[in-house]
Amino acid sequence: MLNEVRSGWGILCTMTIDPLDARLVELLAGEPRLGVLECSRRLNVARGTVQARLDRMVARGVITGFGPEVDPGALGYDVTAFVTLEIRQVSGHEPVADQLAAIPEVLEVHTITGSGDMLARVVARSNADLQRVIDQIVDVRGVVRTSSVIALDTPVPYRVLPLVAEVPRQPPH
Amino acid sequence: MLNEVRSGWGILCTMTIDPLDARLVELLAGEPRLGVLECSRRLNVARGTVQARLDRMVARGVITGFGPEVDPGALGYDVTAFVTLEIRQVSGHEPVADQLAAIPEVLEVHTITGSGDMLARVVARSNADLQRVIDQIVDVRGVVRTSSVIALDTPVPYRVLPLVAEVPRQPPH
DNA sequence: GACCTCATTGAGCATATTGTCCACTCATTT
DNA sequence: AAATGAGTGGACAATATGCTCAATGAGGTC
Repeated sequence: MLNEVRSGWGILCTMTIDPLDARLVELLAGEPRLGVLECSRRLNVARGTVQARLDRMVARGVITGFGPEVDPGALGYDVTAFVTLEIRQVSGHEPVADQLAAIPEVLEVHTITGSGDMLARVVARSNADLQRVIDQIVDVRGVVRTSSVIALDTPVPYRVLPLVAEVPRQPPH
Repeated sequence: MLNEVRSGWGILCTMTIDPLDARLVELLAGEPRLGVLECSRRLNVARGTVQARLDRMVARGVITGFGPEVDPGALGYDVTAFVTLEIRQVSGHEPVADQLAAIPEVLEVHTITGSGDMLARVVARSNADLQRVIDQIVDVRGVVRTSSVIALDTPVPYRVLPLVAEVPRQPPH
């Protein structure tokens, strides 16, 4: 139905987003609880177009959700740390990841290049509380050693908008 | 107006969220474009209550937004890397952070414990493209050296829900 | 006990939005 | 020339929203 797209860049290829998509995402990022109708007015397009673009981006996985973004800091979790895990090679990543996923304070886990390592982003209520969380991580079967760095400040909070603004200017290569 | 709250845990303190707030966040996380009225039906509370809870959480900064979550991967940025920056002590963090913020592929920057270091999360279209991004980072004035690890897989994608579910069970200490 | 504050409820009302049709245009593809 | 798909503009009923109001109940204070 909407697997491949020809409008826009001419060449038939796996399209990402076009300038209108980008404007729509930017608009919604700025005032997220805008309705479809209001968006169409701001962008000077028909309501159905906005509807279609949104549906398409969701279907394609460009937009993964509209969920409420919760700030762990406001919940009392003021400490953020990045924990590098050295794991036992034999056991594989999955069982370790599964156990890490069971710890609420573990917000994110990546497997990374290097000697069987993983990188986890964790939060805690305080530095003392961080020790508790790290202890839980060390207790995970398969974890050999951990080393953590604490995030003191976050001069650039997570964002995707600059990327969204950039993409439509760089037609798929 | 709603600076301090006494309902719930009895003790007067900086409250975070209560079980109803948590249920509301979970509900919206699951089906984000639900309306207020629909939420009130699902949670068996009055519409005004949902309205009030949402407003309160937004006002308190617990909910920082409802923006569309964009997947860099779907935009063609399949490579994620964590870059540790060693920066020149003299210049300070801010000018470096400002320049990093100007690079769209830099999604996030933290200052971390250690010898004047920063940690940046970057994405790129390919490993070759990552080189281009890292070159841009190295070119930033004040950056002495970088070392990067590539995220091969993400067994636990970023999430906050487990935390949200946990908080109301653990009254502020 | 009397009083007060505040979250919550349930109701009502005018307005705005949604979901879903339709016919039409336009550019591109075949 | 015909077909395709995106976009438009309009219409419709059904629904949701913002807003107000009075009443209730729980928790505090005096």
